[in-house]
Amino acid sequence: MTADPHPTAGSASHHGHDHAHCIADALMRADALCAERGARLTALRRQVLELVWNSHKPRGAYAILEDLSQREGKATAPLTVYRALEFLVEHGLVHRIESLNAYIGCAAPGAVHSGQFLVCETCGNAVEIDDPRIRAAIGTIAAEHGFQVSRPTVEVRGTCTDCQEKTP
Amino acid sequence: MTADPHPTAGSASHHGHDHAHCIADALMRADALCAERGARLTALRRQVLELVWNSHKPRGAYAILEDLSQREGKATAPLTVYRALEFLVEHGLVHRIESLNAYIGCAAPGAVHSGQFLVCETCGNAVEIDDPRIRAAIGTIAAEHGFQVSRPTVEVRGTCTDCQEKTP
DNA sequence: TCCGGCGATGTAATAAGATAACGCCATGAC
DNA sequence: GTCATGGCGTTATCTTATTACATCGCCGGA
Ligand SMILES: [Zn+2]
Ligand SMILES: [Zn+2]
Ligand SMILES: [Zn+2]
Ligand SMILES: [Zn+2]
Repeated sequence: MTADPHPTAGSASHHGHDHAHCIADALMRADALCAERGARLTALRRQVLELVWNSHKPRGAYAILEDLSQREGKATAPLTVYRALEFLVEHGLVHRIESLNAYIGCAAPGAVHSGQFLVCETCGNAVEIDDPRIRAAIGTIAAEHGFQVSRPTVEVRGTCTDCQEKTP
Repeated sequence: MTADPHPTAGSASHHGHDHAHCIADALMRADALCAERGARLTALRRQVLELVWNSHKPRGAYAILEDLSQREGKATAPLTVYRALEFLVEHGLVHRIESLNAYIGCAAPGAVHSGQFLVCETCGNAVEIDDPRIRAAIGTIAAEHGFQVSRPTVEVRGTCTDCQEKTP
């Protein structure tokens, strides 16, 4: 299961896909998931999730904060956003990209996966993948070291197809 | 080549290995490497490298800064440390652990490798590995996506052998 | 030798990211 | 109604990282 919902690998909004659909879909899945788990996807958290999904690029907490403040028409405190993000990450609706200090919507919430990303250094898009080979390799080597894995992080920086074509 | 120089996997200073040797060795290799490349391993940079190697735990830039200030007997600016770290990272003498905002000495400088780590959430030790299967898996999936890799990041959080034994 | 260039370092200020401490209020169980 | 819980607001503070500008020292060319 490669979790990329976009047929054109590495693509994003500039490819003119129906991103409104991406957002609506993400929100719907979140509603369903939280209902199923008895988790409270409050208005605020839902709002933050929607803002995270504003693009397929990882977004910083303070960028989200700005959006939120603007949308609410009043200044919001950083903590508000961080708390919402914490909830969303805990429930697997959002991933944190460690190497960017940024957050991105999960492409396959609910499914068991470990969060692996191809992050383009040029356009900023990040594609979530979930390659069983990588997972397996990490599991194997961890076992060899007697290491008990709790959270694997794979973030591959580089250049996506589109950006390679633009700068050959 | 699993780059762990310590026979007891995941070990560190508390195992009583000769850490002075680790440091001396790291500095020697750094000298050699920089000489070979015509890079200037200045006194300051060498000092910072030594401080990074103070343990096998990743260390924050400001922790290193404190050590440096103390050793120099005068306050040092953050930028001083960040510049030195930038140099060391560029030359592969030090790795940055993204998920910790911290820095750790490279176990195999000079050799081509991608920096993969097993990071214990309990004791803070980080063991550098360089598993060809992980590298290969990342290479394969990147190719499948037409993605050109520049810097793969693999940071596996979890619990090391020692810490598992202590808390069964 | 003197000069100009360049890379390394010093200094100060500030940006960006994240958390701590405290309290109020809505919800729901009893 | 009462109480406990969890979510949210407010304020202050902390950690991490960078920007802007000045200075120093080394080295090659005039
Ligand atoms: Zn989309
Ligand atoms: Zn995901
Ligand atoms: Zn290394
Ligand atoms: Zn440990």
